[in-house]
Amino acid sequence: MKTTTRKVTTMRMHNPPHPGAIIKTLCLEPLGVGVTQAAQALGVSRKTLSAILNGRAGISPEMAVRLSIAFDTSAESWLNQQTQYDLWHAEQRRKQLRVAKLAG
Amino acid sequence: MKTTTRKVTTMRMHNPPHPGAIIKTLCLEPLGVGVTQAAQALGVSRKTLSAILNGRAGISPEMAVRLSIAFDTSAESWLNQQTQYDLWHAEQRRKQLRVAKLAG
DNA sequence: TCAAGCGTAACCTATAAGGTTACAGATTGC
DNA sequence: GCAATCTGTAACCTTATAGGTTACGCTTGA
Repeated sequence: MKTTTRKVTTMRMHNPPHPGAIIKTLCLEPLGVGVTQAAQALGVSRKTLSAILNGRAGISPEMAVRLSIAFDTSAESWLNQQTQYDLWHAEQRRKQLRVAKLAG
Repeated sequence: MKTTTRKVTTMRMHNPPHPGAIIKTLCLEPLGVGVTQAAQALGVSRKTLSAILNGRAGISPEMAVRLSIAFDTSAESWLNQQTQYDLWHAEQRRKQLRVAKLAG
């Protein structure tokens, strides 16, 4: 079987899950809390939370703070997860960008 | 003289500079590169870069990748700086948010 | 069966990034 | 002095996204 060696340095490798999946499995399910109840606690609409949970919306800075309050977690960690997710998708288009080097 | 003790754990303390200031002082100035030239290299309009440098726009994921190419840096670091900046401002409104605790 | 929970479509607003064009103020070279 | 250049920015456009409300259809449990 043939294998291919690929560059690793600038690659993130594992398509990071959208943060919504983490909210669902690490926050809602362990507490037995549903979408409706969680949305009420967070102070957002059920639609807004549902969109996040299903990867159709990102975690805004304000939402990160809301999550940190409701689940006693770090707002920074939620926002960092979103950043990693966004960055991975942006890196997928790296080769399409026409950018000239100024240093390096 | 009287002093006041304040909570530190969840506080970021030093109003983080917007990433544009860092681009200017750490990338453009050392290279002697102007806004016009840098914008051309990055493949964006002069207006777009000027807005970032002067704190009137944030660094998008795509822009982070552009910066990483032009200045041979890490896209992640640029995006993390933006995240810290955004988070600090979101934290300033933490008390205004009506959120119920679900854990903790 | 019926209520509750969930996903989501349709429609609205507000904000943000990005573009082009154009103008005014500085700087610099001739 | 004068012209060229660089810069900030306003005006105006498009696109995308977060967030809201309302409403619909599906599933599931009492």
